[in-house]
Amino acid sequence: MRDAELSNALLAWYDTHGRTLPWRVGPADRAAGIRADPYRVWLSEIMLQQTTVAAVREYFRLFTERWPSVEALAAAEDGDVMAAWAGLGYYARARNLLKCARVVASDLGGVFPDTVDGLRRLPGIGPYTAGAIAAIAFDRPATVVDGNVERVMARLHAIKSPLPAAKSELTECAAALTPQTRPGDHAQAVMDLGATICTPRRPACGICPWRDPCAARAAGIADTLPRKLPKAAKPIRLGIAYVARRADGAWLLQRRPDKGLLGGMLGWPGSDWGEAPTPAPPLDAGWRDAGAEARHTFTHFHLRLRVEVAEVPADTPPGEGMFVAKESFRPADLPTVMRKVYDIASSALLSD
DNA sequence: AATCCGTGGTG
DNA sequence: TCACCAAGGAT
Repeated sequence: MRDAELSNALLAWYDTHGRTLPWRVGPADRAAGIRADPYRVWLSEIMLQQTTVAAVREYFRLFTERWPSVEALAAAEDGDVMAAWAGLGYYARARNLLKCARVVASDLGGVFPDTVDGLRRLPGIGPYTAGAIAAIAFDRPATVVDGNVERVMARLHAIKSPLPAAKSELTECAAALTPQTRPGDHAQAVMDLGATICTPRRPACGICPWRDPCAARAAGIADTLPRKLPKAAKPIRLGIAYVARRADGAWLLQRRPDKGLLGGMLGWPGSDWGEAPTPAPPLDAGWRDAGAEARHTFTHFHLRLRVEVAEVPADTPPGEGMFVAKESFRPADLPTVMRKVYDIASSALLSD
């Protein structure tokens, strides 16, 4: 089957079976020539980096409700955006989201670039996201390669060499398939195929629009592709978190530095995280063990945090941190590991 | 080029 | 319980 036929078959499938998503334009509007809002496409694509649709849905709804335009987002307070992003992970995305919004609002008149090269220059926008926005929002014939596309291409052509080395070959396959007509729908169609039919485990080959031309299906190896190099084992790191509650109910928190793990997010003061962490209480107090440890797994290590708690007088100075008033403190504003620490600490403090 | 950076679901 | 995985980018 020629590339053009493959693309046509996929588009026909997409017109019937493509997913309805909050940041997408539906088939009826699409037929009427209505295009997606570049701001919403950009926002969704940033949120979807290494993140599932299910996890993104509610965040996308909250963000677009609170900040309906790139100008509104650009005018937001850093802390508000970081708090709104809390729980979604990869917090550099949120920092770059704000940077990008401010560049677009201030330097580009609130208008997103409509080319891959223009988009690629913006913070937080790499090869995938630039192609996705160019294709989806502006119908540019960009080649879009994400994890779904890699998997679909590896199976369609039965490419057995493992990722990440196979990336360039998979990109060439995807480029050859990209049509000049409806490239935005094509890009979304390949990703939908990967998300709903050509899934990592137990692909539904029987109902796939590409079941006949698929080389991996013919060879009976679809569910073994793409091959990937084994990943390094995750080491275990230890640490201590300190949760101080002032007599008036305020909590002692710190803003983490912009660089590195959980950069820019709120967190509890604590020790370093390693094999033998050095205790580092943020202030003198009657610290006591909360009786449970917070366990959390990051991308490249497991963490076990011992939790220590203290009740401190109303006139306690905040030291390196800041006391956040009871009324303005929301556990949901914290990254997940810090929220786990809060859950343990609060039950220990309240059970006295 | 290899490493760093989150999280929640899944089998 | 645990390894693997999901719409990557920055350095």
